[in-house]
Amino acid sequence: MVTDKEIAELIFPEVKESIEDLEKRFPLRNLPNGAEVTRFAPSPTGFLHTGSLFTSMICHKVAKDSGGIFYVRLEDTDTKREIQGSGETLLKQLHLFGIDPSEGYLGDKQIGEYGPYIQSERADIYKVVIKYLLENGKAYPCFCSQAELDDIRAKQEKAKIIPGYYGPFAKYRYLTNDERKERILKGDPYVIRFKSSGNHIHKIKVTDLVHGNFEIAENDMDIVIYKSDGLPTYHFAHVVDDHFMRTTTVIRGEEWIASLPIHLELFKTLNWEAPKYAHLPVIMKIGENGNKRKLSKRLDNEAAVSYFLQDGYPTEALVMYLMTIANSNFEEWIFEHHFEHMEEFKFSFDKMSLEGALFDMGKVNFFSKEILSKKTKYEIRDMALAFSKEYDEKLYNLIKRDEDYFMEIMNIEREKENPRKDYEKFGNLYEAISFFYKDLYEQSVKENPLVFNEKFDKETIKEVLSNIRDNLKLDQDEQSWFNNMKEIGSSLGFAADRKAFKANPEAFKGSVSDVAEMVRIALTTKRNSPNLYYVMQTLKKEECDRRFNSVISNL
RNA sequence: GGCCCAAUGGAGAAGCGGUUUAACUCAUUGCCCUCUCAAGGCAACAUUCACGGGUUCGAAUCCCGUUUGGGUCACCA
Repeated sequence: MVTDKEIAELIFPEVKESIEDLEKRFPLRNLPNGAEVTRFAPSPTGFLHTGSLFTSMICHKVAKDSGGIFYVRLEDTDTKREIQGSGETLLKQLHLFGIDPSEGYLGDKQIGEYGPYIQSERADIYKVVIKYLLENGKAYPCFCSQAELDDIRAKQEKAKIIPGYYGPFAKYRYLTNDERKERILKGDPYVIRFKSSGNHIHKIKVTDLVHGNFEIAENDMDIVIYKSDGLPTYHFAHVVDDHFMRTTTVIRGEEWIASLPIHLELFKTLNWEAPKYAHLPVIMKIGENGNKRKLSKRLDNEAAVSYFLQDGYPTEALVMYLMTIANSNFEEWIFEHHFEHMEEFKFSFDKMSLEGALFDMGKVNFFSKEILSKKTKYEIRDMALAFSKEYDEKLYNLIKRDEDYFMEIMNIEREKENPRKDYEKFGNLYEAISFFYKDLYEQSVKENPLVFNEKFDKETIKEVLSNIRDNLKLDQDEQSWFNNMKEIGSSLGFAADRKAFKANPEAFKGSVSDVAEMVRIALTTKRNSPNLYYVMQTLKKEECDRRFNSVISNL
């Protein structure tokens, strides 16, 4: 009679190592008490998802706050869905958001004593553990074909019983070792399944850092742990990797709660202590049918982190927003700290909401404006350059014409108590500031003739603009300059302040606001612009005169 | 459908049996300030915490049921 050991030897003759050897190869980490080892384990199947950024941010934070270790492990066992190069991209994007692992897969290299950190390179490790399970009758080769599987499922669905490969339905679990040997030697394709000893009637108590304690049915599925392509499945790889990489807290999305019993049974069978678990709520969005659904990369721009990068959002803004979802007390904290040093905030799992939040772009915009308004002109220049170099050639060339001039523009009402907050991203900056540039102003006027208030005829506009031009003094302070404009307005029949005009509209042509609007349109082509005084200071007298003249002669 | 999780305004939420006529933030609306806008200031916006029942002198808070929403049931992670 063929023994379990012989089957194990038949399948993995090349495996000589034992679990004890692995335990020695990956010794317990020497870390201070309370230090957490966390990991972010993405699959290289595309660009970074906003939900993944959320998860990795929390993993990073938990490790950092506790003086522990945050590492990245590449879960590339699904070779069909793998996208070449996406692992590197993922790491680059994490870096842009301030998430830098100190260990593991770093994109271009791997660092650390617990590797390899790429699952496809860990085959020898998985095999040792699977061989052990095989030897001890805790796993078996399964020769079930897809057609057989479909058949089992169909029967189960018809009979309205729990679908899956378990108990009496796990037909290949009852094969004798002699039969197994025969089929293996014959070359029949097979996978290796875990032999569950659980029963779903039994409940197990689980503890989750976010959800607290709850009960869940024991696992009784004979899940696949080793695929026919020679790679492990997620469930098995998670247990093996997090054990040997000595992870203390597994932080992952809520969708994993349902498979927790599988993982726990695996840990128990292997006599390993399970890590702590934190299952994070998923970020949602209202779908077309009016119901909540998971943010989808296919349907929602904001699901891909690259969207925020391409649009020129400061990465801090997204991280700050994500922190408000992560911890309900963060918002109050960051207001108290004037939107600065968010890394000093102490994260805690019990301040996390259990329900998936709806992604709120408006709030991202809010944080973005706050953050940008607090930057110095130098920081703004550097950020704008970094963004435009990659995503906005027109803007990049514009800034590069004269960086000092660009900073002067961006510095209008910036470094003061209540700075202007009109920029939320760099993606539309070109449009917003182009009028400051002579040639772009001219081009704009040529393509879109200036639109003045219809209330005033051309002669009035000409009169106002020429008077302003003739009396334009930019060497005086703001108040004097404004008073000067009021006086000119008054002399031409415009009320010096809005109240006087409102009280007696018949007595005036308009108010000083109308005068300012004519000037603003003439100089900036827009109805709205930053403070006119500073705009004129930036443009300089000569250019203002030139624009006034050109507008007057073209009216 | 089974199992698990959840349920406070348009959104994020505080709240942990009685100082709750429900904090705070975003959004929205109005007013003020103002050369426009962005800001800033001041207001308004849940008579009530999905619904029903119970426990209690007292419930958003505890219990039960219902409903609704989400997750999950692969040789994907």
